[in-house]
Amino acid sequence: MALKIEMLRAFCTVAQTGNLSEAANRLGRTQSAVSMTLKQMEDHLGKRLFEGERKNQLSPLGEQVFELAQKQVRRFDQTVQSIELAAEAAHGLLQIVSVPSVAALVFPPVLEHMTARHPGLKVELRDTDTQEVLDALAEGKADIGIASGYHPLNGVRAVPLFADRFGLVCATDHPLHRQETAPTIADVISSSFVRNALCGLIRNERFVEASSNADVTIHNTHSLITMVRTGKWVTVLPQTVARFMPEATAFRPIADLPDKREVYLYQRERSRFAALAEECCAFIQSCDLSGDPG
Amino acid sequence: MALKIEMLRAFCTVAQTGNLSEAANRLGRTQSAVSMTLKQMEDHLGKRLFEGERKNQLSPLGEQVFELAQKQVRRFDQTVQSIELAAEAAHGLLQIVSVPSVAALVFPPVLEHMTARHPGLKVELRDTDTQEVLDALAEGKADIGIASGYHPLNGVRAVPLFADRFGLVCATDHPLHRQETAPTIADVISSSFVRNALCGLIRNERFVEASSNADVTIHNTHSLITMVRTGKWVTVLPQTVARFMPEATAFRPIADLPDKREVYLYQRERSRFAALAEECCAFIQSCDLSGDPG
DNA sequence: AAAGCAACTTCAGGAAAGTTGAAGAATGGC
DNA sequence: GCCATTCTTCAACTTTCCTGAAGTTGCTTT
Repeated sequence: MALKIEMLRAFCTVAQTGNLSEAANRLGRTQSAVSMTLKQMEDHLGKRLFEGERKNQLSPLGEQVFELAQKQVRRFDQTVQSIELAAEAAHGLLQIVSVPSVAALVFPPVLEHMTARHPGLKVELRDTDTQEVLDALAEGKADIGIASGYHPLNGVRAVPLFADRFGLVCATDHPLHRQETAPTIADVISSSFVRNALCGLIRNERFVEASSNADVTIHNTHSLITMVRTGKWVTVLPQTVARFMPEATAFRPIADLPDKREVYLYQRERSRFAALAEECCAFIQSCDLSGDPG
Repeated sequence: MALKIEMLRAFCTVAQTGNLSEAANRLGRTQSAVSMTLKQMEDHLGKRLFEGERKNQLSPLGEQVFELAQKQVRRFDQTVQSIELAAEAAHGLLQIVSVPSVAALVFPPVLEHMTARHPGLKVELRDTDTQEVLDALAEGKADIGIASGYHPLNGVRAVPLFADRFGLVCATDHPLHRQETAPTIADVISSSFVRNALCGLIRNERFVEASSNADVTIHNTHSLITMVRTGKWVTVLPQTVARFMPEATAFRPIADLPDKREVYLYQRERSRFAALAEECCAFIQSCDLSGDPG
């Protein structure tokens, strides 16, 4: 039998839980059903997906399949959700996807503005990384996207939204915040520097080189803030992101790092409720988002 | 009943063919099976997907669902193919995705080099647009990718491969080729200019503005070449792409358009046959790809 | 207007796939 | 060596899916 979504889903669940009964539980099936599904899958592929007698160790092939399957399952579920959402929304639907840092800034006013003006309008807001924002636009899962950098995409209009200077983020009592002269790249890197996902956007050669052997990289913003608040660690972020940092942290430009993060607003050209998307984009552009009007 | 892949597939086929019997035929089902599947889907969503009595006109919702569903089905089939390929490949598997223009340049030597050195190695080569190259890398469907521009991606290493100047492509007997002085942006745009997908990579403000109201855009390279060969139309392409143009066409730098297309080599950091990917990347980098060593 | 036609829907029965609980086999901790 | 845990296998059962035949619907022919 051919591979099916439910087969992939079962496999992923087992791979994650590491045992059949727990997986069966999560899937709402019996253990034996899951066992048989898995056997079908292995038979079909002609190779084992697990090593050893139990299901707690993936084979190399299993690892690879797991990665593929998991992405596929997630994507499928998301598509289903999108389709169902689209079907429910009779009076209009606006799907907006953004990188988290801008989402926090944009979603509240957008939501207020659009729902007030359009009773019955359904709005879906989602935040993920730039890559997925672009995916969502390309696949028709989003009408409007906000992401870092310029990425030409068929059928999607891109306009610059704002630019945002990178700078040091550290605790207010950190030496680099207290010192009089603006810190340099060397200063920052030689402190206990934590890389983060947004650092990847900096093309500045000296920074790239200096930060390439940073020991710690944190992707989750919340954890990042926690680290910085201890006063022991510092990081580099765009200024608007730093706006959402708590009291005891501060943002400071870095003397020899003039780089900015360029944030673009993406808009699908063909969408079911084009007028709504148009209105929403106009509103987003009318907001003053830049924390750094220079 | 919940939405299933086979349901989406049936819907897409009907949407494409515009009638049930032809769709049933392609799906290897009877007409009535397809009819029932479609009914299930409409019942589930609570809305009609087609308008009128026949299945040849999608409703607005249908249009939207079609777009989502088709992408999902394609993606699913591709994932299945990847999984099956991975299972078959016992002695190594190398999945390489590239934008078409570089694919033509890179695939032949890579294939020769790698298969000669590794008997039993399976190689998968695919060409698509930059967006899908990045998707494939992000989803684990490719070990190595070649795409235009720099796009930071988690777990994927990016190194510049070569840069490639944009220039005029026209028939050899076109006035812009014959004239002594190098053509300018204004010259090119005021000729019968055909935009193409790669033009989107040019950030030069004057070019962007000038080309924004071009009447014709062609995405397919073959059609593009045909147009240029007539001698009536001209286009703008990177030099290496122009290398594959037939005899009667020529490439010429544009005086006030110094822009280059930057091509990057992407490499997944974790993959089942990491050593192979490593070797392959090294080989690709050792090739002299730039047609323009300046 | 009756017959013909093409596209689609509905229906009942049967085939295929998926599910279950119980019984059996393998493994590892104690 | 025994027991608990985990997984596989089996036969019966349920659900889902598919088919072929009959029934609608609306348009075209004569």
